[in-house]
Amino acid sequence: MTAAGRTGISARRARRRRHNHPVFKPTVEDIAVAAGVSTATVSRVLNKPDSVSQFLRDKVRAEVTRLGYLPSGAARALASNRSHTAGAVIPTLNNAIFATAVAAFEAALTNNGYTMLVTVSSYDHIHEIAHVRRLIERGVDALMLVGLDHHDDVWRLIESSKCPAVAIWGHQDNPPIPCLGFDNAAATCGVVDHLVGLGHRRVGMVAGVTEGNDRARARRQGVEETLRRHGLVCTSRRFVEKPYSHQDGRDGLSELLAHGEPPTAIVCGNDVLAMGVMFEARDRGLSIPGDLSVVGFDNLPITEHLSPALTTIDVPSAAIGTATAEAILHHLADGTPIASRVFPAPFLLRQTTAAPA
Amino acid sequence: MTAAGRTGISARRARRRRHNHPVFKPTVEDIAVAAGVSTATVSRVLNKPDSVSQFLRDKVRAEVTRLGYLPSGAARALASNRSHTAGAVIPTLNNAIFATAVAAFEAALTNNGYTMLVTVSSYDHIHEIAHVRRLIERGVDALMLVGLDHHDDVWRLIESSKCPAVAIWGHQDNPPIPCLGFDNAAATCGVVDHLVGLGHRRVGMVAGVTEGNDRARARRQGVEETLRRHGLVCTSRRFVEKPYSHQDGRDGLSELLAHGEPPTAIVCGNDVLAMGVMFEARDRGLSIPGDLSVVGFDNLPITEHLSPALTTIDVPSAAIGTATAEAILHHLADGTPIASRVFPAPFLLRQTTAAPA
DNA sequence: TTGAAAGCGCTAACAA
DNA sequence: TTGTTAGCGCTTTCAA
Repeated sequence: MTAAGRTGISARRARRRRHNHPVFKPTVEDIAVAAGVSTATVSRVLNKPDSVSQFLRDKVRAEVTRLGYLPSGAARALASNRSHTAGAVIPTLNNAIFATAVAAFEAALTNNGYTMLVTVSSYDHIHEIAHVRRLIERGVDALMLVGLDHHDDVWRLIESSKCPAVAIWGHQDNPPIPCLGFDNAAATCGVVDHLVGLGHRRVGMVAGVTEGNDRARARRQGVEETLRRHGLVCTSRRFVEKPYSHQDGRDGLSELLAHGEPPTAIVCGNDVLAMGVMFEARDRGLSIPGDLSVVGFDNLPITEHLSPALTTIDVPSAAIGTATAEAILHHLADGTPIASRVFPAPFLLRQTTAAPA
Repeated sequence: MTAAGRTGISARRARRRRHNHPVFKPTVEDIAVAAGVSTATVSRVLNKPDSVSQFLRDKVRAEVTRLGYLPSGAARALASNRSHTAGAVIPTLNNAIFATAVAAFEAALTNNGYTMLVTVSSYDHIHEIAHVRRLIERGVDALMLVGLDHHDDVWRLIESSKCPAVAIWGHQDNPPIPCLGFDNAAATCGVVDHLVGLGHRRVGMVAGVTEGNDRARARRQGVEETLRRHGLVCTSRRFVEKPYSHQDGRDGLSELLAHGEPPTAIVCGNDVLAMGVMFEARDRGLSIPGDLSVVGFDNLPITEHLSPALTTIDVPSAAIGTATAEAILHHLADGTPIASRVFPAPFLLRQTTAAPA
């Protein structure tokens, strides 16, 4: 170590000591001085300990704990161009199924030294642009989005920043970014096949809002196409779209029932809407599945406890969250490309469907 | 601008262009050169636009959009010692009530230019230490924790980093850090008063796990103390503690019913356990509230739709999340101290309680 | 109002 | 294996 170097360091520390007296936060330099090594060695002990001799490693580590050293993520990120954070942009946290996916995503990240930044888009494509921009500015090493319906600016931002991004929940051939999800359309397709097989000819749907939501759209299309394939009526009055609340489900049923020739079976865009339908049916004295068959989507934990237990589609939310994190982590570790993946979303036959009366 | 300065800048840009060819990410320097101003001016336009002349401001802004400039959060944070991020450490995201609070917290942060980092502690105090450390390393400007039960190391970390922290959900006199929550004990206290007023003498509880969880503990203590105050039996066999699932609620009821002189009313640590109790009662042919009174805690959206509708405590989760973010934001903006606050958690009398048979 | 320049704390070539 | 040193991209005095 040169005399100049030493002087520089002392000067710095002295200054810091004087200025920031209230909080003394040791830096690599402080550790280096205390352990009698260079800052490079301290950095090595922190990042690739195997490249440092046992002796110095222990010495440095001792000083790290003695001084309560905490590396500065900002400095680290700036110097290494890696923040060890990943971002998630989700439509809402008030949907248990997304919360579960996010939780699984976070768990896998945390286990690997990464931290998750999350922002909620509220299904608003315009706001989402700002969210994505902000996450990229924050330097996230990767991004998780929901679905493939996004504003052009979002794609541009991802493209120009070269930030690895993956879309979850959906499925599509040749997606612009890797996709880890399931086939929403195929799922509701199977539901309708089941219903028709039971003898239903008048099938309705309380769908989620499909505008700007490719998952909801796919679920609705699955129902429509299958109905047509079976040669059944598929008019718009058999379809209502509703946001995400139990009351919306109730309203949905009320509207469907308002027309002549009401449906004998109702496919729902998600379990919350399905439960709303069940509640409304109950209050109207309609028995399920006797008077009305109902099918949900998501397999929320509560649905199996309902009476009758809700027939639904099991969405592998935790598996998707975990797999997404792992794919990202691999990619970041050694460049492994992130591969799209289609998860099974099995039909769970329970007690809310039966042959029409 | 000196010739030396210009040369330095050109040299840098040229180097960057050559090296990172695949991704060209403009920096303040690029903007400065393009707009014919200094980097200081670019920085000013970005951070305190009013201190720059209209002319230069427009010029810089034009270049910013033209070149698609995104500031580097890491560099910003390193230079300014402010990351414009806040951290949240929560026990779980799979509890709708926490998810709601986190969502509200995030919304308020995002509206003010901040980004949220979240980690899930899984109710593990040891893991929580690492999570808090990591968030502080990431440079969060503030921290939100749940409750006041934390490992000493967590307090030490907060203390030595001087990172502003606030605890939510609980309530305590002279807390070590500001507390935005409600009186958990007072709430269950009111519940027991109600039940006793109805004539119940044998009151049981399916509590959440109280170990390391001050909220669950307060709720249990509220029940125990009130029972004693009324001179009623309060033995341990009237209390079971369970994790957070419907099945746990079912198991809780089964255990309570297994003893002679089973309770005629059951107070639950949360709505999920309460619903589990209701499901189990239904399957056993017990009518609610005829044979058994049940009270929950949280006021999950679904509870009002159940039949009978669940009597519960309304937890102001969104209000807490929002208020916490706002308090933090104020503090960060102008040093306003963060004040503890007790929110009302009103008793919601619905249909699951009645006089004992 | 604007610019020059010194860092913020760390990593990563490059040298030794 | 270890040290030297030049930045990473920005903010922020200090001068002008």
